[in-house]
Amino acid sequence: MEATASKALAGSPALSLCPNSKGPIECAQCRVRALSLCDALEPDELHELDRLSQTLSFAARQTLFEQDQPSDSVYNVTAGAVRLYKLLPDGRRQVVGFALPGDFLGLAMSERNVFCADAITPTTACRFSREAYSDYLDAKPHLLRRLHSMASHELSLAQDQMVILGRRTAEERIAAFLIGLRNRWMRVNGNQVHVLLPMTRQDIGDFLGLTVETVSRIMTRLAREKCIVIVPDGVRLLDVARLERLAEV
Amino acid sequence: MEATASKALAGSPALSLCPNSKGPIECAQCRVRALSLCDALEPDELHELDRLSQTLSFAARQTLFEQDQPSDSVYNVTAGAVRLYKLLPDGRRQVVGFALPGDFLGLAMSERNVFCADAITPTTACRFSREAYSDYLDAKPHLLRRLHSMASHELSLAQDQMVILGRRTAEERIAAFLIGLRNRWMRVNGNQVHVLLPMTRQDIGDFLGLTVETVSRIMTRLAREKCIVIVPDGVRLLDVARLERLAEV
DNA sequence: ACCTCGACTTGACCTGCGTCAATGTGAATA
DNA sequence: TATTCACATTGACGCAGGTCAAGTCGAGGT
Repeated sequence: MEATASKALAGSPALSLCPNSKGPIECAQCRVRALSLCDALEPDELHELDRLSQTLSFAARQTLFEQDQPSDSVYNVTAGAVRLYKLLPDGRRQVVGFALPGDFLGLAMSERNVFCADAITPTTACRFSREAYSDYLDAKPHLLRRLHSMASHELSLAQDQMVILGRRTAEERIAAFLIGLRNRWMRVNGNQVHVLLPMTRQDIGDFLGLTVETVSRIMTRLAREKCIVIVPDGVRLLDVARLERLAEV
Repeated sequence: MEATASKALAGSPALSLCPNSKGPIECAQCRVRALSLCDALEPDELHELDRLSQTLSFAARQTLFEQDQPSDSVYNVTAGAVRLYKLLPDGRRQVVGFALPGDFLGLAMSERNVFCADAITPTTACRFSREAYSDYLDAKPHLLRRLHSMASHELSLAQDQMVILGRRTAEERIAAFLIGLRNRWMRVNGNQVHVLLPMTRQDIGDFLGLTVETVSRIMTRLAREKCIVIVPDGVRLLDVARLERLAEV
């Protein structure tokens, strides 16, 4: 992992503000981060946490961390997209999630990473040393509470994914994926029918327990049926209602 | 939910001791509970937590709680077995886990239950009101930390299950299930090749994303190949090495 | 302009597991 | 002892989605 590292400077704090922000919680990314952890913090606490962090840049396909390696950091993704996956000895891969701007990595606080993480597109992230972060948490019980509620939410999402993988058809999986991704981008960019897909079809397949070919076929079919339009960097949703019916809990 | 309820009495504390125990942490169940939460507690804290709890008994197939209902309790299973599952509108079911003696339910601390829970065999559990439990946690940051680490562990297990559901064959799923269950019973009863299966084949199928028929066929085949022996209440493992190879991470 | 390479699509074929249906089995009840 | 009912097993058959193979397309690189 050879990412560009730069200590965050006062005036461009890693958590409270983003580099192109004109004030507190102004840009889309910060709005998301505010949703996840920062709204549990006072301004001076943000400043303090900030001093623990450094901003890193990763090129596409560059590794943030690998499975089973000792885990010494916590990351907050601020731009780009990251895929999180587990590998079987024979090469089969299961993507367990995608991290988008605002998402945290390493919430588990376990000794070793339980999955690999690498950048899909050029990505920037704030890194905190686990030790400093952990010490800081010890002093702030309300943060720990927030952290726990975030982990619980992740657990709930993982269980939803178990339903998708165990009990849904290929078409339902794709629909659920598109709707879920739309909802996540909405928190970043507001309501929109234009869903960006930074990940490859292979990534989507490995997330949904399908092959590339099946993902491609189903998406082509949905497009043929005027349900979506496939565009270079993603998908435009035409018939959201139909997709939601397919993805129905 | 009409379970037999009885306020826990001093002398038969819900968490630190089990009814048939002759001293602290003596019986198997307590050993497990000690592993999960209680080892983070001082004796007087245990006693205090105890006053917040009541012991409940559930008959087989009785409901502990239902999906989407407001969640007002936390449970600690002390005997029996509980299945946790989500339902799709059309009746398809995904079992997201089984709770055995020592396991906690409701760690998520979310407003509403995200899955259903009902007893497979006659079950006893300690119930804590969420409010009292939550207040108690506020006063004990180290407990919150423990809780968070338990939730993280659950998340990790859920991700392992995602790999099983997304990328493994029926035979590998069954092998992983049997090995996983053996490891859990080992923490209760010590090393053993006799794996109890309190749940039905249907439950196993709904957990592994398979049909009853497939579960039955694969288990019959494993038995024919001298890998396991099917006994009335479970399975005896003959060729653990082979199962572990099949279940390999 | 040409080449390369990785991502994507599409078609033909195959198979693991689901579906449907029949039967066995043991525990509970009368 | 007979009856029932939930659970389990087994066989025959079909299909959703996997596998294999052959393109197409576009972004870099030279």
